[in-house]
Amino acid sequence: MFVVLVEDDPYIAQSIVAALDYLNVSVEHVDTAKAADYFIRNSAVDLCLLDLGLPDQDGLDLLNTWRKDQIHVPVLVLTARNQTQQCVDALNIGADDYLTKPFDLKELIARVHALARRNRGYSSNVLHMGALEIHQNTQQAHYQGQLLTLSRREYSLLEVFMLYPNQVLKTEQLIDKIYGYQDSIESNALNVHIHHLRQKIHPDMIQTVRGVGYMFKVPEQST
Amino acid sequence: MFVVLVEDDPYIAQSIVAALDYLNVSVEHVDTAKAADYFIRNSAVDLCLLDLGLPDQDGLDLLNTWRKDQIHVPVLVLTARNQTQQCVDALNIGADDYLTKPFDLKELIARVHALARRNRGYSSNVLHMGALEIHQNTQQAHYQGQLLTLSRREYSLLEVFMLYPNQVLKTEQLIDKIYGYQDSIESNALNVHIHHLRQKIHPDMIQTVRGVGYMFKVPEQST
DNA sequence: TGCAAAATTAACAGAACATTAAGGGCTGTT
DNA sequence: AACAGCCCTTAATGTTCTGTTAATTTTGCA
Repeated sequence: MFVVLVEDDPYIAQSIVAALDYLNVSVEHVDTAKAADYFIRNSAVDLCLLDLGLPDQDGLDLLNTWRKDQIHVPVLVLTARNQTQQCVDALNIGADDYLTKPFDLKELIARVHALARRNRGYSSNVLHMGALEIHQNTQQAHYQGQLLTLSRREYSLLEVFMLYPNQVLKTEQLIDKIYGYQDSIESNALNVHIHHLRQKIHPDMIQTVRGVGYMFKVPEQST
Repeated sequence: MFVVLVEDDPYIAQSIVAALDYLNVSVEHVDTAKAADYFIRNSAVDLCLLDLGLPDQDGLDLLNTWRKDQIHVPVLVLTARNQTQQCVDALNIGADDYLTKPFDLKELIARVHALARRNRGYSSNVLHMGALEIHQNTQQAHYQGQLLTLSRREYSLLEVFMLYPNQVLKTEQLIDKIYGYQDSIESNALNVHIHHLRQKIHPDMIQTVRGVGYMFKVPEQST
């Protein structure tokens, strides 16, 4: 998990970073709204811990901008005590939760976990392609509304194809995507999986490009 | 709506007050059983959020006294984690719902809404699903009219499934929901509970999604 | 036609899940 | 306080499903 901590008080920041390190969560600590904005827009951030009192911009403004730009990173707002109105505003703008300082680190950790899990679980990562549809978070695929029973490898293969449709994928590229860069296979396992996948979806969707690899092609008419 | 919040931890109290303010609910925050008792007996209270760990009296005693005195204010109990028995006791005494700390504010808000609605005469917290029916306030389940004898864990598992039917729930999500996101288990306890639950309801209702988790599925015809 | 690449098929090994049984803790009762 | 009973967890074992391999057949191209 990758967390961006936006906090200008170095002592508070340090203790939060330590707590998250302890959880083996990668943390990027920034102390300005500008830097925070950069990370949110350019990295795969799973969670943002946002202090509202920043030197260069109001945290609520920043959050507002993100939500307007359709950036739905889960945000946990950190506020000073007795700033109830701020909390309410934050929730209105689209924060997912908040904590008031000084807070218990255990509480923070619990909330971080909760938000991370929640987001991983429920965000709908659905890809469509003709009559095909895959749910990335649950690793399920539907063809013409019917649930396909795909094994793990078959699913990853289909996922790669759906991510790069209508283009030729080299054999080694496919292997890299499915097995990771370290594992390797000594056989024609890929061919076998291709074969199984073809049996489960329409066979013509996967075209073989002799000497190179495969291409995933979707019939024109549908969306 | 007028809510009495009985909570001695000032930080927790503050965030709840803020959350309820956000709903335009009037909140009276007290931190002792004595003060809570005063408000309940002398004001038109619509809902009581009751923390069980109070300095001057056990929350359960307090609740018990109210119910004996025919005071039927809806009570939502707030307990510390891992105090499941407390929750069960509270429900037995006559609490209407409970939440374990630390809880998600959105969840709190949802429950407050639900209780407010219920008190106005609308839906009780009974969930139906085909021939299955669970009563969230008594933690009882019926299948085809027959009362099922489910243990605590079996019930929670079934409740989670009924709250999220027809969708894949990952193993870790299930564990989170059943154990809270702090506890962890080192074994296949979840599998065992799944197995027991399957024996008590129709086995096909719980489908395993290999490598991911489980899905609760209800036969087509019913709703 | 011959060769290389891919498809097909079947078998084995290992992983994931199901099942079962035993031990310990908690609850309620006597 | 001791006992009994239930429930939860753990761990060992059984079963089913998957992934890889390799042997064999088919296809495409020179």
